[in-house]
Parts: sequence; structure tokens; C-alpha cells
Amino acid sequence: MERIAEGEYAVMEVLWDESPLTAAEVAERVPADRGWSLPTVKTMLSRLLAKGALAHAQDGRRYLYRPAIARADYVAEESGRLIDRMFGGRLTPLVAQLAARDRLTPADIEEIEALLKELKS
Amino acid sequence: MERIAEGEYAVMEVLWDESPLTAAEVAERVPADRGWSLPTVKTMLSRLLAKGALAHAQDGRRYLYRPAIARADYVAEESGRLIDRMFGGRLTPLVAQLAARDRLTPADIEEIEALLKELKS
DNA sequence: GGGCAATGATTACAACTGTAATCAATAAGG
DNA sequence: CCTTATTGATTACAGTTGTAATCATTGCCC
Repeated sequence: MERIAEGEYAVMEVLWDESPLTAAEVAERVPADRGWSLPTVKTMLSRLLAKGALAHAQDGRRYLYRPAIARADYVAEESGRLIDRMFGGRLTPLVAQLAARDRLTPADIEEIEALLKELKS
Repeated sequence: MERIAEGEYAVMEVLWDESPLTAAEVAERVPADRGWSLPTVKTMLSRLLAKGALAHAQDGRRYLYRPAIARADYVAEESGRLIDRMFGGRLTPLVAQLAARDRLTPADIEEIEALLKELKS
């Protein structure tokens, strides 16, 4: 599974959220702040197809696109990569890091504690 | 602060670990599996200087390089970026994700619980 | 002191990325 | 039917990245 670039990821998000879609439908759903033209979206779709991240099925004279990789798999790989690179593969330093930067609210803390308790049982 | 590329990051790691260093010393310390030649390392150093991620001080006819940005700042920015992109800015889904992928050992869970308890006090 | 080794600077070049324009085929509407 | 709007495919082009080679300068060893 080849690496998905930042811009391409925006397209994947659209299709993970709803699929299958035509190229035009994907273009409609890409966040407006990207400011992409339809040709740009089509380029992304082609590259994602080439990378094997998407699959397409003929539908009349156009294609319907759908993800070929699961969002969860991709997310797991990417977050694993970052944690390996920056935190030696351990999650605790990440949590500590975020906490130190005030990226953790008390509500977050409660939530994670509940989750961990769940995991232990 | 411009974006630091993956390869450049390996150079930053070396200098975050020990600095200041000459170009040759950095080259020695870069992980061997990169297989980089000295010229390659020098290119990285130049680009990092241009990006403002490194600073250098003349030392005779060569330079001593040192980081110009703190590792903690960089790590915070990158991990924040990933969490924003993939988890809507929330850490809990990341923890859940990792747990689901068996990337959390019981020891990790204990450790994080201890950390969270600490945070609440 | 003259050639060599070290060092930074400049240049190179292909792959990937962001961002399209253009082309070719074709279905749909008048 | 003929034109036009859709749609995928091909091509484009600049910026970034990975990976260097080459060049120019300059201390240092013999």
C-alpha cells in the first residue's frame, strides 16, 4: 500500500464518508477551502487508483469510485508511523506531550480513563 | 516554521540528540540504514538552514550546526496535525484506535492511567 | 610552498505533489 | 442528426524531496 499524499487524503476522506461516488460528486464534497477544480479532483482520483487506494466500477460512461483500503487500516498505519518516529513507538509520551501542551481537557481525560478501564475488563 | 521533510527529520533527530556538530559528525550519527553519503547530509543541512530549522556558527573554516527549533515544539505541531486530520482533533479516538490494534499493552494502560491521574491533581 | 584532503556552495536530476489545461470519446438534448 | 456538455485520459509545469556530483576554497602534511 503506497503512501497517500496530503491532498489525496482529502479525497479519501470524502469516499470513506460516502461511496461509491462519481468524480463530479467527489468534487462537490471535497472541502471548499481546497479550492480544487474538477480536473484536479480527477487527477487525485487517477493517482489514488494507480496507488491501489481506490477501486472503480464502470457505470455507463463514467466510473463510480470507492475506497480500496479501510480507513481504520490507513489511520492505524499513519498514526503508528508517527508514534514510532517521534515517540519511539510508545503512546504514553504522546499523551504526556499533548497534556503538556494543554491539548487535553478534563473531559478528554475522563473519557480516556473510561476507555482504559473498559480495555482492562 | 516551514515543514520538515521525512529525511530532514532524521538530521534534526541527530542534532536534537547532540549539538553542536559539524557536517561530518552529523553524517556519522545519521542512522546507517539511510545509507547517506556525506554530500547528501550536507544538502539536508543546507535545506534545514534555509528553512530556519537549524542555525550554524562558523568554527574555523567549517560550521557547527545546532537546532533552531525545539524538538518538543516540532513534535507537538506534527502530532497535533495528525490528530486534527485523522481524529478531528480528539485524542480519545487515537487511543481507541491503538487499543483496537493491540498497540497498547497492559503496562501501557497502567502507565497512561497513572499519567492521567497525575494530570487531574 | 605545493598538492591533497576537508568543507561549504552550486548544480543536477528523477520521483512525487499540487494544480491544472487539453484532448478524445460519447451520451443527451434540440 | 448535429452540437454540446460530460467524463476519463493524457500531458503540463512548477515546487519539494531524495540522493547525489562537481566546484571552489583553504588549511595541513611532506
